[in-house]
Amino acid sequence: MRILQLHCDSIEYNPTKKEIKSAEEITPEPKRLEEVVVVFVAIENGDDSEIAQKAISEIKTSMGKVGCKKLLLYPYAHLSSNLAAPSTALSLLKEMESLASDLEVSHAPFGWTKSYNVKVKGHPLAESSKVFSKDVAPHDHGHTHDDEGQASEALKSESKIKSFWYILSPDGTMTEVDKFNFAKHEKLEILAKYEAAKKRAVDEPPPHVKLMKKMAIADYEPASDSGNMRFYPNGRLIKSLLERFVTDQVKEYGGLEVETPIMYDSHHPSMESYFNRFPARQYNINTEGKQLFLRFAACFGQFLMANDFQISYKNMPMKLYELTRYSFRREQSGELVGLRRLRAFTMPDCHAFCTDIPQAIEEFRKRFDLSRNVLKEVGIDDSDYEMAIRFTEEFYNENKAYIEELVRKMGKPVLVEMWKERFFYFVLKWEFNYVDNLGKASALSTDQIDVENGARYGIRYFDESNTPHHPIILHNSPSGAIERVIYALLEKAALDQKEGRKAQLPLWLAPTQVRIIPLKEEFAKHCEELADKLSASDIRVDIDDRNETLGKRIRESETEWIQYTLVIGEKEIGKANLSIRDRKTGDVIELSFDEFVSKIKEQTKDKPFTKLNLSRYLSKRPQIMV
RNA sequence: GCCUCGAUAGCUCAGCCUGGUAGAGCGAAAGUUUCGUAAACUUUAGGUCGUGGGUCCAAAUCCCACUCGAGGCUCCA
Repeated sequence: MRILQLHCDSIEYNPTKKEIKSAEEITPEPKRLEEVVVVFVAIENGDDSEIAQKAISEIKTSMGKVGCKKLLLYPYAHLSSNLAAPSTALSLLKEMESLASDLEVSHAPFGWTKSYNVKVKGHPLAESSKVFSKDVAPHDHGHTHDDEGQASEALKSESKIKSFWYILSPDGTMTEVDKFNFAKHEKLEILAKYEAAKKRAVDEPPPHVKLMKKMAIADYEPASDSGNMRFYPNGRLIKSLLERFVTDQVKEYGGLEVETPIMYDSHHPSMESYFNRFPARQYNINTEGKQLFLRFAACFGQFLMANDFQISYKNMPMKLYELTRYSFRREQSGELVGLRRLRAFTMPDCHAFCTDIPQAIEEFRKRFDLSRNVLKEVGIDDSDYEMAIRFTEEFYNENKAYIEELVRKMGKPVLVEMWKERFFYFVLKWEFNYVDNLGKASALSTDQIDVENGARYGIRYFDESNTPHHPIILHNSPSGAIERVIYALLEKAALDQKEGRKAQLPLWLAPTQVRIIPLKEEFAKHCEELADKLSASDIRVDIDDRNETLGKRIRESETEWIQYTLVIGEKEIGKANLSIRDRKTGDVIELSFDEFVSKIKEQTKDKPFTKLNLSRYLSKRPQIMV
């Protein structure tokens, strides 16, 4: 960081036009300040909070000497030829401004071309220039991000972190990744390469993107920011059923469902300290003098809430749960893909507040089972995902038996990442990674043991002797982002299609479970009565009353993945049994009404239900996607 | 965010290299047809060629910038 500091009688500046796209949103108007120290600042690559602090404290010292209490920070790119990214620069500039809030401080708009007029005082201390840089040279292990310019200490340390990769087998043997025989574990190999070697090679778009459009589930919304999707009626129905299912499961486990705000004050003390721990990749909103950010997880709300609870050791473990619609993360634009990686997503997030590590481990067990069960019931099997487990060396040495127990439960080898020292707030973390047919891995369920945030958020519980302690906090998402679950289901369906099987959603998630086709118009009434009866049993049924040939309507029922199709003609009118075309086999079977209903109920047992989310009559529906 | 590629009717795509009045299939509308388990027939409508600028007598076509998307890199609290 380079600064030029001038003690001035006055300065006038006038923003004329935006210089860069990411310029601050302001109403350009001329400003005049008197008796002020003007600091021209150029923020350079590698600058971070530490440097900002250092700079501002030097500025304050010299301002004390000249007895001036008014400070203007003036972004001035021309001082350096090695500038940081504008986003970094702006956030550091704002950080400096807030660090000087004991003075009368302001900053000239960032990213604007400005004209200015300055009158500098004539005393010896009035002018000075300084350069601030890190004392420590960056590590040279090949992962420094010097060309990016980072906003926080966290990202720097993250790049310094050194990982050791192993494969841990159910029998307890730990093998270095390079030496493991992946012959029977193809997907694990993909995950290991993906994570450890960071190797990927794909040259086609992900198949689920096509399906999400074709099945009228979801689509891009160009009028929003990238990674913010629109969900059509089918997508909303599927998503809402998944949301309800996960929520019901967590409640059964003992989670207390809450709802917390989606935006928070960046200057709240807990947030500030948390921010210093993580790269700034959030959406920011400035409003009426407040700097708000959109939440990127449910942690804040739940921790702030827990902070206000009176908690006894008898109440522990205490589980809070929220399904965030939405969480927001400003992922890099190049990383956004279909429903796999979004900037706005729906995330079940369950925190368990525990007294100590043994209790945390006990709870961790339950949540491991909960997560596996949720995925299984949702339609994602063990064979679809690979487990990764991450821990510090210290935690491993103290809890070896437990870690091996988890792997034994998983029943197949898992990828291990071990750190020499704890950098993140957690000491142990596992996640289930869905590996798609293009060889991309993405995390679904996850759980972590957090030993840091209890203190950060001032959460306390009282033990037997009425002494307060900070709890250990578990962070679990039993399913991962709901959008990502849909992605996984669609990728599975795409794989089925590719390998010649029929693609299908689980029946409880099917937008239409039963389709009725009247052979001629004269059977319309009969069809409607039948549809009424089925709906009364909580079955999503619709009627293809369009003037199309039977063959065509059957075909469309097929392409919409509808499992059961009932054709109603003369034969059916007179007879008690139904003729049911089962898409899985393509055969027509005969069942009584009750038999048919219980056949469906069997498959949708213990799953939530919601009503049809489109008009019952196909002739009344707009065409959303072809 | 960086590099590479792409954007033409509601959808899928041809036309672009080599500049000269915008094409197909599906879908939609109207009519005919009333059908037995994966695509009936006829007719009609439908396009600022992603947006903005440039070159040219003339731009969907060549050039530049931007937006959105895809792949890779980086990243994923």
